[in-house]
Amino acid sequence: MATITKENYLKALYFLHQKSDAISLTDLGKTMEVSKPTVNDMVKKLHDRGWIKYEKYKPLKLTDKGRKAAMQIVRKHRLSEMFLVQVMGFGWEEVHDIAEELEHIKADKLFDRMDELMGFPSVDPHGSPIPDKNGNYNKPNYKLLSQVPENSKVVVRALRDSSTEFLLYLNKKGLQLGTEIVTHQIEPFDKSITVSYASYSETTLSSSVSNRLLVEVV
Amino acid sequence: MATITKENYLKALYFLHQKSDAISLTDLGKTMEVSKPTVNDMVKKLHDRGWIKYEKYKPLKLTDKGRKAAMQIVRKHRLSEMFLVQVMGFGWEEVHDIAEELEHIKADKLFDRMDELMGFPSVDPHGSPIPDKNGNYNKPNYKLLSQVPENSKVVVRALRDSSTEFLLYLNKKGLQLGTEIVTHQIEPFDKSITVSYASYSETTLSSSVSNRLLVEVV
DNA sequence: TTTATTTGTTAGGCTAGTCTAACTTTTTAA
DNA sequence: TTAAAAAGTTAGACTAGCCTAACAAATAAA
Ligand SMILES: [Mn+2]
Ligand SMILES: [Mn+2]
Ligand SMILES: [Mn+2]
Ligand SMILES: [Mn+2]
Repeated sequence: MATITKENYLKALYFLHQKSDAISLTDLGKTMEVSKPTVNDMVKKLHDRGWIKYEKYKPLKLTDKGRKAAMQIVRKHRLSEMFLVQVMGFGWEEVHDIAEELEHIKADKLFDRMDELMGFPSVDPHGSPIPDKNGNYNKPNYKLLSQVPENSKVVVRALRDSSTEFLLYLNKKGLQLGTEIVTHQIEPFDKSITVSYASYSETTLSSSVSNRLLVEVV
Repeated sequence: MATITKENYLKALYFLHQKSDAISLTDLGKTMEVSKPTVNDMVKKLHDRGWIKYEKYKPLKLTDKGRKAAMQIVRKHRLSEMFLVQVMGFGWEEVHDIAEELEHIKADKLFDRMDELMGFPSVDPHGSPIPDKNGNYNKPNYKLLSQVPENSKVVVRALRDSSTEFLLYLNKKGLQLGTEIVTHQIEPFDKSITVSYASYSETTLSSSVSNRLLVEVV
């Protein structure tokens, strides 16, 4: 397929597409932490290979082919994370960095075997969907905990941020995927929310936290 | 540590050292499948980093530091192979190529966890020793099946060749690590050997095969 | 609707890793 | 012990991926 560098550009483009349909060179440069001339050069190469649509001074778009290529890397990343947690016993806060390396392994049979061994999981340890071999996945429409009304019962289904810092915070608070939460009051001043769940009969989560938790209303 | 390319040069140097104490630039070039100027350049870089002893027109030698670095890669390779077989259910003929990729993963905790999960195995699926974190391992002195006298009882302990072709041959013949073999006659003409073991009460192995099987006399 | 700011491009240069062609040393065989 | 062969080196060039400095185009502000 591509070099590790090009795979990382594709992945970055895929994630930038979640925010907007058209991507600026500058944004891609910021994400990849490289200069504008560097990204400009690279963009021409990605275009030559048919992964992106590119015209001088126009915004970038992944082609279908590019999106599919990106999804394969995301698939490998998420399968790896799930495998590291489920089979190898790592904590959900430890796996991202290892998966950043594993996602570039070419041997497809490694990932197919992981998949099979785990019984074809549909989400990774952080609740993000695992694309299938054709790059398809179903995007369930969860709500942010911050958008749920008072006195609702919800279940934590996914995270909008999988940084180690946030995951360690969740560990400390005893919050996991599947945790059932009941919302009480929302403080109008700072939008903090009082909730109860298994570990806590009454505790407050800041809006910064409730904005990162994706929940299903039950 | 090093780039993937440099890691592969170090590994090649380590394996060439098993044959001779001093390595020629030409041999290293052949192993790495690169031209002499390429290897000449690289050798200077490896020397600058203290991994090899190098003087113009003199043969190459790994330094202690270089040998240790090489052993870490071998360790990662063999742990990976063993993990792929024992935990993931791959056949011993499938794992080498995957391990060639996995050995370059930087995340040490991945390999430490594999090691732990398997109970600190001392050999890989082909009977090659797995170095510990300091690069040490014990080199048992097995005999080649071709060197064992007639009417001996031996156990297959390791392979001198782990190529897919040879492994597939062994699969077909029902030969594995641990197989107990009794030797009968050695044909003087071509040094082929008649043996019996679990799958066969009487079968002949060519010298090409008996030269690749490392056995322990019991 | 000019001017200022942001965004994108070009030119030129650097390292890592590779090559071929040509040359020099060392080794081997006459 | 000299000539041929092999091994090693140098010079110059190429791609991938990165950079800074300088400039051009597009967009936003005045
Ligand atoms: Mn991740
Ligand atoms: Mn994840
Ligand atoms: Mn191997
Ligand atoms: Mn092996």
